[in-house]
Amino acid sequence: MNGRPTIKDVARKAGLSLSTVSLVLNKRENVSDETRRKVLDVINELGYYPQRSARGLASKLSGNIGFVLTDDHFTQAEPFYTKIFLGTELEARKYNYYVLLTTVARTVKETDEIPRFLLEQNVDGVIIAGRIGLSWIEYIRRFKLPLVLIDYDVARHNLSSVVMDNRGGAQLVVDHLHKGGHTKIGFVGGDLDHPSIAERYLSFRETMQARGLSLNGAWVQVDEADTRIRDGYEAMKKILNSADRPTAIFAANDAMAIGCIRCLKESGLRVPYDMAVVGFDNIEAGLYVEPRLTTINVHREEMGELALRRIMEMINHQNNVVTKTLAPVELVVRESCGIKTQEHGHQIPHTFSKQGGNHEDLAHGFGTGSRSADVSVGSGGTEHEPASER
Amino acid sequence: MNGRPTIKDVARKAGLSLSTVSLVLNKRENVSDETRRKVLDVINELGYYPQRSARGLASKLSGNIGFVLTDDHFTQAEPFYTKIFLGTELEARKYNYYVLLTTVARTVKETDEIPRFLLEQNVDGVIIAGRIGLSWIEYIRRFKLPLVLIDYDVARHNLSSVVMDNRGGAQLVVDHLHKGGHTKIGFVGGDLDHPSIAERYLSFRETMQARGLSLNGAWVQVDEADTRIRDGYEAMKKILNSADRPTAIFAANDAMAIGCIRCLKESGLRVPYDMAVVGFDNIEAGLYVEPRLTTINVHREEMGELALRRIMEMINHQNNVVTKTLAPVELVVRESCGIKTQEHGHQIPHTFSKQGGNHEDLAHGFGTGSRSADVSVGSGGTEHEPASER
DNA sequence: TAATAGAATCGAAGCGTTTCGATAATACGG
DNA sequence: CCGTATTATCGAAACGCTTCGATTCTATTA
Repeated sequence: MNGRPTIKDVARKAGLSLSTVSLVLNKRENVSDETRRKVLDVINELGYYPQRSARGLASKLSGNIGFVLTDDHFTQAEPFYTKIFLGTELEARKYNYYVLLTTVARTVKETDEIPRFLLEQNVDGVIIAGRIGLSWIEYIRRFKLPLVLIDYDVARHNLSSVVMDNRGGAQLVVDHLHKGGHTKIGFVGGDLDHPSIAERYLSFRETMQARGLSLNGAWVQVDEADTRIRDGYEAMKKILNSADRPTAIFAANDAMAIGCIRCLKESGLRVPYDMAVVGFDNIEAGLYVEPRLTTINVHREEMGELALRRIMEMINHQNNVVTKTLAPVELVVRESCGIKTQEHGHQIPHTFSKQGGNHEDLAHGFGTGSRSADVSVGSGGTEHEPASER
Repeated sequence: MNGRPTIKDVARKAGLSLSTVSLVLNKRENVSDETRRKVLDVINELGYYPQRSARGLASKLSGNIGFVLTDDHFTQAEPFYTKIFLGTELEARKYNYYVLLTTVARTVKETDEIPRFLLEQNVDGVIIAGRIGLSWIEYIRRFKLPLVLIDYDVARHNLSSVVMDNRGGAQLVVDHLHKGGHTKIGFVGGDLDHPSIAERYLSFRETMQARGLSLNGAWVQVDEADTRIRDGYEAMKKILNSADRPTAIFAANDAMAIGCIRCLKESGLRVPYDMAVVGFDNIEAGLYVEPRLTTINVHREEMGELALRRIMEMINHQNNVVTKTLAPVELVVRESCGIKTQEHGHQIPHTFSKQGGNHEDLAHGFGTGSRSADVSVGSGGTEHEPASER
């Protein structure tokens, strides 16, 4: 009786057997309401809480999910994966699961760098977030655990994944610019190696064509080395060199969009008056650029949630159908696109939700809507505030 | 024999008893070298790995450490706590421990928001990082688990903590400015509520006096509402209003330093020529300000490491002496202080290590030194790069 | 050489659950 | 009113490890 009470104490005090108490704990059926109540009362009275390791041992389930991130992803300034993790963690609580976060180098090297939770059978499923070495994916697959990727996907591996609705986002951008009167739209893609960038690019092309807008080869730059500010800057330069110029630029991510803006300013062009610019990702830096960046917001936390739910499905129902889940995106209108309000004269917030799932299969948990309150829109708070004292 | 091998399989194959194998696993003494070798061979051959929950159940230790963070701390753009967590996680691996990261609201509210790992006896110790509601600290204390605070401290609670060497850092700043020829040094502190800010302030005063430099009340502004950019801006304004002006400003954190610079620029003053500015914390934004900020770098990951080691000590040796551990800091010289090189004509890197522990008790793990390679110093890479495509 | 101490190994109990097959209690249809 | 199906509860084994006290073996000492 010293230390915390155990299930045995509960059983004794309730005048029932261990197994019955266990049935109540696990919310199994075939327990009379009366018994259930009695057990719950005793549990409350004693302050009993089942012990993790004992459960794990008996049930063959650890109650943990492994969350794998490359270290560079985790420590980058933009808290993108941090938010995804948070979404996963919050959702995991509902299932009474823990999330074991571990970081790895980009590619598998030494044996002792392998996430121990795999070796110790300490997780019931694994989530991998972000671009990671294929060797890792292959390695982890061998453990035959439920596995879900977030914000990454490898076509030839047949894995479930949660990705943002890149195609939908690109469509939103083109349509917004189009409705704002632009017909000559350029694209800055950096390099197309990253699956998300490629998708945005393809959808850009498709949407342009679908809207009857012509593509000018000189306005589409997808040959840079990377997808950073510098690459956007260089790509913009090339576009400015073309004889005819577009009136708007869709950059495949915010970093490159910032590079575009920088280049335009240096060239003495005014954004958005001489050239409109729209990005993708809604990173913080987009708020500090002048003019502030119109972009596509991604529901980061929701991505983490969706992945966790998917994993739980796989764990509980052995549901191993491969799914691609699209996380919703939305347009965030700021000043860099030069399009003040919606054509109908709508007010703030200038956000349009785009429901994905245009060709992929079922999209779980879409449109909770409430989250859009998080999104910074239009007006207010111009000051740059990187961090107060912690 | 299906599924993973267990300790039983190892014992059988090695022709030894369970207990002997267990002794080897736990690196206990009183095992002959021959036996040890044989066991290890079999383990290797079978690919055996002890199972977590079974261990936990038998040993009464979960093998987990709880890491508590308030949600705002975790998701802020500056990856300060993220890095601390990473340090903890990496160090935990050495002890074969897992770190369970959970976030909480600033103050305790609903019961079901309590970190489950406490209730489920799923951690052997707890680390709390950053400023957090006292109610949380009090609540967690009741579980009688080893507890360490990082980057926060509450004098009246007698708790072990790991904090950066605020006093040492402030001293470095004053000395650097002094050696650079400044004698009229102002201080911008925002408000002194935060323990770290208060320490920096006190140490600033002490060092000034120790160096025989006089303090001018008009140059010391510690009455703002917060410690953000805006507060630095306002404080700077007041200082500029004084009849006599200082030639250098020490802002108690980088955010306020940035505010100071902004104000100075707007007033038509040039930094560092008309006024030198130095900050504290080495946040990323300090690299993107013009001129780039001279500041005090804090070894974030090391703070996490130190805390984990301390916790492990407490777990293993029941060593419950209360300790305050100081994490080392170093001066990072960039352009905002206007002091090009060290007086001896030293070259890059412009970093001076300051060993803390000036009055606090033992400081664990100081001066590993290797980490200073992480620190951005002096030259190179001017471009602002918030985030490439992930 | 007998007595003793120490080192190496072993057996068995125990950790706190879940789960499966058995049993007891209740309801139902004919 | 009895046999059967269904529901509620129970007992005991099992999960994979640690640990403690007991046992065996070897070396040391008087």
